[in-house]
Amino acid sequence: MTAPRSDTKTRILDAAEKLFGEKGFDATSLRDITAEADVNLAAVNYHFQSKDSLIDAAILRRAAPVNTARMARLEAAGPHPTLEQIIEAFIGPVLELHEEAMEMMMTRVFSAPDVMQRVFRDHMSILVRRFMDALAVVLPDLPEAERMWRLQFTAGAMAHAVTRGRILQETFGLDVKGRGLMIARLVKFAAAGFRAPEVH
Amino acid sequence: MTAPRSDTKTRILDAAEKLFGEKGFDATSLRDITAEADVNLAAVNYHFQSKDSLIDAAILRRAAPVNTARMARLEAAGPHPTLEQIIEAFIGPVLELHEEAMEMMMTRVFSAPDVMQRVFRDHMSILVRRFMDALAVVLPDLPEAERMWRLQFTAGAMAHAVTRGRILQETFGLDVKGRGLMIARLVKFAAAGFRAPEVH
DNA sequence: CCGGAAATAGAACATACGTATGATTTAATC
DNA sequence: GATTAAATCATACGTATGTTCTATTTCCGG
Repeated sequence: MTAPRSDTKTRILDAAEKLFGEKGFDATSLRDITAEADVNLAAVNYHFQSKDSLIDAAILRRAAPVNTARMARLEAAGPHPTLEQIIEAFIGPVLELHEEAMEMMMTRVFSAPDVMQRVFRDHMSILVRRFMDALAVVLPDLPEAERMWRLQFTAGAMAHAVTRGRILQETFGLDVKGRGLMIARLVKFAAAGFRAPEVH
Repeated sequence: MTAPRSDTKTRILDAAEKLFGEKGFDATSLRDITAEADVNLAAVNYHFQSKDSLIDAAILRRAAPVNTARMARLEAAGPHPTLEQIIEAFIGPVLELHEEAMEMMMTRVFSAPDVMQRVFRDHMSILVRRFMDALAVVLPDLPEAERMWRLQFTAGAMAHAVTRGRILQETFGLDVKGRGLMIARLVKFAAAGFRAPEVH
């Protein structure tokens, strides 16, 4: 039943996640991964069927927990969350949990249109709907279209900070390590954007 | 054999742009490009030095006009542009020029970290500095770090709307065709975000 | 019309990759 | 302790890639 040295699978996933985050998917070879994990090359095709399946497995391991954490944080804010609390619940878990893993996952999803559409349909759609409802309570006068666009603007700003954080730091000297401060800045920025008068 | 063509360089660029947008940089081989362009394989390494240089050239051909248009629009706003005018100059040309080509090119650039780093270092740095200076005039009390973050948030929201517009439309029913309205919405959202009190 | 430079052609090279194979070792069950 | 299936290992295969090399062809000023 129990496999001998069954942590091989986990070690491969950990190494893959690390290297995918550092170098990207195409630039990371299975030999890089097996060397990092101190595991035989064939182990990847044994435990996972192919490199693509390994990538999907690496994504899947981090995808669900983050979205459940966003939901949970929104619930934890009580029955009448403020605009700032809603935004923080939306972006906080993404920026806090597994920085490198999140970066690689989002980059991968965003660069594969078909995968992204499936992820949006299966996981993001209900999440967005839940947050849209919460926003409607605190912003009753904002039309739905405007509300959706501003939520997407917020998501875009967040994704930019996450997936391009390293380059922003190197190019513009931004401090991406102070995660809490970055979240506070994004929350403040987005909250002001949400409260702007609607466009006619 | 075949008649000589002086437009070989342009044909390679056209084919490269098409295939890069469809399949990505890594997944597009030089043989794919030369087949699409109906050109000899060695022509790529003759006219361009390497595949990386070809990628840079393909990007530069589209990026440069857009960036000059952004600069020009900022200048056209006069010596004392408003915050809204600055933001509009920053995002307008990106959303207006070459919609399909821009969408695919930005998507690929953003999903290829090494390529993106080159682009940022070579072309975005001065643009950002110029807009940062303009922003400093209309927002004299905003610390530089905060100003830079908010500019990046704006860039992220814009990139999200451009590169994921199709999926946002299909998933959430957003109207991405009304380009002018979208720009107006983003300008209003970002302007309010810029004017938010600073984070302590 | 000619001669040298620029451009194109075909072919080969070296290499890195994902995957498959067959032998060997490990760990649990009897 | 033998059996057995899962897991690990070393190795090789086939392929695709970017690049380079050396002819050959085209272009254009004289």
